[in-house]
Amino acid sequence: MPAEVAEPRWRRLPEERPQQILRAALEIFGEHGLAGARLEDIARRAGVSKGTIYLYFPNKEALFREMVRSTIVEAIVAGEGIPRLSSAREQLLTFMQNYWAFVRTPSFSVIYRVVVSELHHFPDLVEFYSAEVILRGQKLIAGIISRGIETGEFRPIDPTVAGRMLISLFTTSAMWCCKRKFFPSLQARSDEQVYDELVDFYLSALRA
Amino acid sequence: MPAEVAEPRWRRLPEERPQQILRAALEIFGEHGLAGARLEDIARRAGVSKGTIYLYFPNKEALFREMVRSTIVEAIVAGEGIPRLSSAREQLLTFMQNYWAFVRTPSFSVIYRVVVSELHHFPDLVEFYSAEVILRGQKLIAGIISRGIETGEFRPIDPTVAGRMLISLFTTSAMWCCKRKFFPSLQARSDEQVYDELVDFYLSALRA
Amino acid sequence: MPAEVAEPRWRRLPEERPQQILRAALEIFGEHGLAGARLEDIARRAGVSKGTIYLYFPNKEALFREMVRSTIVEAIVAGEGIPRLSSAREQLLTFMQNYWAFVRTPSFSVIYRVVVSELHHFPDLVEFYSAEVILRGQKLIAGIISRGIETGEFRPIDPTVAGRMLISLFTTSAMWCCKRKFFPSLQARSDEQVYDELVDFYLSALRA
Amino acid sequence: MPAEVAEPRWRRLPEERPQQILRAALEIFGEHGLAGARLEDIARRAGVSKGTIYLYFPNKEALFREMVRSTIVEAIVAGEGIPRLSSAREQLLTFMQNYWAFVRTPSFSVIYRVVVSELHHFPDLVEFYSAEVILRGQKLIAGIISRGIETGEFRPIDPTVAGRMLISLFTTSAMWCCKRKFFPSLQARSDEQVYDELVDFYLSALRA
DNA sequence: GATGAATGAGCCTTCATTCAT
DNA sequence: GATGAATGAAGGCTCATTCAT
Repeated sequence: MPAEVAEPRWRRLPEERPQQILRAALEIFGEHGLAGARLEDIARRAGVSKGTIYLYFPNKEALFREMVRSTIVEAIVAGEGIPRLSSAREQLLTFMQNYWAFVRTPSFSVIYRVVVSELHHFPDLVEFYSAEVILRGQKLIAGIISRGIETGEFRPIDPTVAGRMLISLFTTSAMWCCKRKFFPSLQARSDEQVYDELVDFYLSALRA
Repeated sequence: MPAEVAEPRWRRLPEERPQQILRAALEIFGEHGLAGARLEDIARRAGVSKGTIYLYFPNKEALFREMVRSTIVEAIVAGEGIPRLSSAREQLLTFMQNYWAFVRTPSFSVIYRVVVSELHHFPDLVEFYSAEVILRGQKLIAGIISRGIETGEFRPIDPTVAGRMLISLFTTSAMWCCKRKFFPSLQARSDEQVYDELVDFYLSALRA
Repeated sequence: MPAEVAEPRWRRLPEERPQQILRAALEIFGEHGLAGARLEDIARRAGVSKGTIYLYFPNKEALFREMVRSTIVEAIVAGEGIPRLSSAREQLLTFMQNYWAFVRTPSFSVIYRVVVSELHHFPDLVEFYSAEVILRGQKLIAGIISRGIETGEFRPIDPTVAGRMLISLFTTSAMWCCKRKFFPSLQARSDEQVYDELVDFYLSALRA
Repeated sequence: MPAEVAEPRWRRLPEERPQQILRAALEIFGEHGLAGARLEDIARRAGVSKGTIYLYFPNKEALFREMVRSTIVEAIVAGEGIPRLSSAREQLLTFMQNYWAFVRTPSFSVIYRVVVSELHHFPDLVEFYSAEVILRGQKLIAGIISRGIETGEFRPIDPTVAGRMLISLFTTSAMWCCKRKFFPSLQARSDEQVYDELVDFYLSALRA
C-alpha cells in the first residue's frame, strides 16, 4: 500500500467544472433565454454530460440565476480598476474608454438581453443588479461629472442625468455595433469611429 | 342530434378574433418570451379556446411572428402622422414629444424586449424591423437635423449620428421609466421631468 | 498541499464490508422497497461509498436478492435451536415463545414486507422462502401438533391447518404490534398481553 | 377516400376516464408499487396516452393516493350491506362468508400489499385506513361476538381480541390462497375447503 | 481495495398540436 | 366556426453504474 502520495495529480480540475458550465450557460442562455435553452446543449457546450450539471447546480433555474449573478460579479470586479485623477475631462475619457471596451464584451450583451427580457421574473436578481451595477455605475459617473462642474470643465447639469445619458448612449451603441449589419448607418463605421462619435456627442452636451 | 338551434347568439364579430388573439399574444409573449409562453395562456387571455388560435394561425411561431409584425406595423402607422414645417427646432420638439409618447407605450416595451432577446432567430423580421423602423426613423430624424444644420439652428454633426443618439436616449429612458423603482435617481422624477431632461441634454449636444 | 499522509488509519476489517452493506440494505430496502431505495442511501448508511457496493455485489438487484436471502438464512439458523420434548403442550408453548420473539424482530418485519410486496418478481427467492421457511415451519409445528393429538392433549385437527393458523395469527399480530398506534384496541396492551391473548385463543381452538 | 361513415360513434364516455385510469393504476401499482410503476404502463393499460393521465391527476403520487383512497372507499361501500339478526352464530357465519369473498378480491390483495409496504409514507392515508377500515371492521365483529357471549353461544372472550383473530386469519389465508402454488399444504385444497377449515378453527376457539 | 465524479438511459411531466363533436 | 379532450414528442431530472485516481 504505497500511500497515495504527491503526484502532480492533475485530472481536469474538478474545481473548474462549475466555471466551464457557467461559461457554457452564458452562451446558451444568452442565445435562447431561460425557457428556450436546453440543458443538453449547455452540457454539450461545456463538454460534460447532462448529469454533471446536476452535480453542481440543483436545477435549470438555479443555474440560470448563478450564471447571471456570477457574470455580474465578474463585471463588477473587472470594473473595480477605477480610473483616477488629473482633470475631470481626462478621467471621464478614461472611464469612457474602459466602459466602451466593457459594453462590447460578449458577456455584457448577454446580460443586457437577460436583464431586458427575463430578469423581472427574478426580483432578487433585479435588486442585486440595481444595487451593484446601476447604482454603483451612477455614483462613479456622477462623481466625475460633479468634479468637472466644480472645476468649470462641464456646464452645470444634474450629475445623475448625465450619468443616465452616458450609460444609455454607450450600452445602446454597443448593442447596435454587435448587429451592425442591420444598421445601415453603422455598416461603414468601425467600433472606434462609433466611439469617437459617442464621445464627441456626449462632451458636446456637457460643454460649458 | 337535435342541433343546438337558432338562438341569435350574438358574438363578438369573428373578424375581430385575430385581433383579440394578437393582443393577448402581445401581452403573454411580452411577459414570457416565445419559448416561455403557453398557448393556453394566450387563449385564456384572448377569451377563446386553444383550438381557436389554430383557426387563424398555423402554429405558435407564426403567431409570434405575426404579433411582432403587426405591432410594428401599427407603430409605423401611428407614427405616420409626421410632424412638419416651421423651424427645424420646432419640428424636432414635436417629433420628440410624439416619440416620447410612443416609447412609453406598452407595446413598445414588449417589442423592445422581443427585438433585444429573440428577434435574431427570425432574420426576416429583423430585416423588416431594420428597414421599416430603424431606417425609416433614422431618415426622419436625419432629415430634421439636416435642415437644422442648414438653417444654422444646430451645429454641424453627422445627421445619422444625431439620429442614433436620439433613438438611444429615448428608448432607454423609456424602458427605465417603466422600471422606475429600480432606478433610484428616477424615483423622484415624473415622466415629464425625465422628458425635459432628455430634451435639454439632446439640444445641448446639438447647439451651435 | 502536503498530502494527508500516513496515519495508521484504522478501519473496520474489510471482511465485514459485505455484512455492513447488507445490514444497511435491509434497512433501506425495508423502508423503500427495491425500486424506491437509492444505492447512495444504502452506501451512506453502511458508511461506505457508492462504488464500494459494487466491489461486493454486481448490481442493485443482486444486492436486494442477497439481502433477502441472507436475512432469511439468518432467521432459519436462529430458529434452529428447536424446542424439544416433554409434553406437546409444553413444547408448543416454548415454540410459540421463540416464534413471538422472532416475528417482532425488525428483520422479520422487513422480510414480511418484502415477501408481500416484491418477492413475486423473484421466483427463485419465492421458491427458497417457500421451501426453507414456510414448509420448514409448517413441518415443525405440524409435528408438535400431531404429537399432541396422539397424546390426547389436543383435539383432532389437520396439523397443517393448525400450523397455518398459528403462523397467520403470530405474524399478523406482530406486524400490528409494530404499528400499535393505528390499532386502538392494541394501544393499551403490551406485547406480552397480546402474546397471552394469542396463546389463549390458539390453545382454546385446539382444546379437546 | 371512402368517407368514414356512420359508425355508432360512441367514443368512450369521458366521465369514465378517471375510473379507467384508476383501475389501471390499481393493477400496475399493485404489481410494482409506487416507485416501480411506470406511468406509461398505467396509461397503456388504461388505453389512454401518458398525457391523458395528467388531465385528471396532477402527478404520479396523487394518482397513487387516489387509487388507494378510492379502492378503500369502494370496499367500505361494498361492505356496508351488513348482515343482521337471528342467532349471533348465524350472523357471524354470514359475515364470515361475505368477508371471505371480499378478501379474495383482487383489489383487496393490492390494498393489502400497499398497506403493508408503502402506506407508512402517507400518514393521512394510514389514518384514513385505520379509522375507516380497521376500526369499523373491529366494531362490527366485536358487536357480533359480544352478542354471542351474552346469549351464551360463545365463551367469554375479549371481543376485540376475537375481532383481531378473525381478521388475521381471514386476510392471511386469502393472501395464501392467491399464491397457492407456494404453499404445499394448500395445493390440494379449494378456497371453499380453506374457508371451512377457517370457520371450524375459529368457532372452535370461541366455543363455550 | 476504496472513492466519488462522471455518465447516460430512463422516467415523469409539460405543452404544442390535432380532431371529433 | 369553436371547443377542449386527447396525443406524444421533447426536455428536465434522477440514479444505477463505471472508472480514473
